Amino acid sequence: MPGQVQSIARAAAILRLLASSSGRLGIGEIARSLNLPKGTAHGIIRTLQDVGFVEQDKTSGKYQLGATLLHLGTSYLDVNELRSRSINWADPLAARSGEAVRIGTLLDGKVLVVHHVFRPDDILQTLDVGSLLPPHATALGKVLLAYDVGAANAVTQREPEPYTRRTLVKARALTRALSEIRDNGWGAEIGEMTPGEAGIAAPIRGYGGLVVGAIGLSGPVDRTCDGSGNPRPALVTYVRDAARAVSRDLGATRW
Amino acid sequence: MPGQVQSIARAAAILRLLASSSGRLGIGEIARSLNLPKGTAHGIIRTLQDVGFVEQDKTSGKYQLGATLLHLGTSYLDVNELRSRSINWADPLAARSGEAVRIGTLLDGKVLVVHHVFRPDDILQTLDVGSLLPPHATALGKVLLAYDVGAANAVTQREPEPYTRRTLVKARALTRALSEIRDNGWGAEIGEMTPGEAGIAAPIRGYGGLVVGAIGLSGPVDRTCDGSGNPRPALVTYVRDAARAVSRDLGATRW
DNA sequence: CAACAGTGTTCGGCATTGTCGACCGGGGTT
DNA sequence: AACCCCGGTCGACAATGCCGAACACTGTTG
Repeated sequence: MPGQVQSIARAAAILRLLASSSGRLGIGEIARSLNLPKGTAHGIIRTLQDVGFVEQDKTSGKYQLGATLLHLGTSYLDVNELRSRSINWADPLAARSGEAVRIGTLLDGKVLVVHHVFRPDDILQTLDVGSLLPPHATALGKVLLAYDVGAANAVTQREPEPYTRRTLVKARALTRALSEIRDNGWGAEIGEMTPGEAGIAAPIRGYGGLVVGAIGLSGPVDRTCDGSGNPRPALVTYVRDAARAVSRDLGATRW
Repeated sequence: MPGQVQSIARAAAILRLLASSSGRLGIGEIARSLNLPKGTAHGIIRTLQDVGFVEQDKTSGKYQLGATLLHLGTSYLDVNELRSRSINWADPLAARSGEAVRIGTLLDGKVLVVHHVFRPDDILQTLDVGSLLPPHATALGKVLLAYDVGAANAVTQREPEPYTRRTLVKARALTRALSEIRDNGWGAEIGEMTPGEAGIAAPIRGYGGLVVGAIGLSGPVDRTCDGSGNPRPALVTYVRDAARAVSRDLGATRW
């Protein structure tokens, strides 16, 4: 594959940088971070500003992401197969289980949330479509890792961040959990991200049987798990049924 | 202001094109639409693909927007002043009024929705943060146009699309409505976008008193309007109060 | 079955293009 | 008032990416 277009790659790097470091950035900081001459960085940013991908704060002169990106990002949702197919099944799952439902896919080794249905009884929740979740501490993430050896290796390579006392950080514990998920066909997370919260997820397969995403629910431990601390079998069945239904919609015939 | 970086501007045009024509596009179609040689378009798209801004459908070879854009887009929301300041006031407004609340700003002469609170009693609504609404047929849009002469002129220039029988399409009717909004300090829309639905909105002012956005609610006519077909005064007050509160948060002292 | 009309992709020469570093102008701070 | 850092500008040089033709492939058509 021949080389990339330099300026576009640089522009993308700038956008990524602006996204990661939340808040505004000056042109000097940007140029320094990416080892670019100030003039060059300025030229790129000027263009990005003209097309609306970045905006400049009048008073401080610093730059931030632009509104056009928001529109482009949500336009992606309209096209996304995984999301459009799964919407029809996410609502019933949320209704049957009474918990919040999320659908995610792997992006750069993290979990990108492409759909989110609020828990039916509570409307004051923040929508996190578009946000990135840690793969090792969420049910969605562990399921996705279980079927993507490359990403799994990348995560186990260096010890991931512990969120709670129960977060799996050791490579052995994690690989073991992933293997278990492959055997069962579903995965769970209990208090590994937030104490008292648990999640259950199952893989979504696309055409050819390849895992392209995961669907799962999450809620308080005392509602999602039974007395012995295991995920409620009924909820597991709901989740697996939903995953299977979406997979069928996506054309995963061999299943 | 010196010229733009050609390749970046072209890349942005491609992304815009992919966003507007929902669905996948072949490289030939893209090149033709933008009057680019096929080879050039391919080079740009290849790099866009490398950075994750576009994805290629393996079977058909066609291109679509990529997942990275979704993340960038939502990252924008975290930075956006208007949104972060208004969230605290949108929820109470939705609770007090019992209707769905949206906050929008002008982007390319259309209304970009930056925040959306569902109607409290109904959870099965589609979230439309990031989508673009027609400016001439929504309460949010008309308020924004009322305080942006440039955008208003652009809209009245050529007759906009009529959605219902009540949609204002004539330039005279529209400019008159905008002038009325300026006099009142708030605006409404009754069945101009969807029959039986109405909306009420008020401008949000930023630092220096400049209008930077609008906040409004929308719901069925029989709930949002009184017997004589006018917006319920109580709801109008709620909306204006919310708009004022957000404006104060944004630093619009002179108010 | 072969010619065709599409597709996405590659390649190399030419010159357009964007990069680069030094140079402005202005706000803060010291 | 000297300084430092900011964002922005300019122009010369050459590296860069553009361009058009050629390629490999698929599905369709005569």
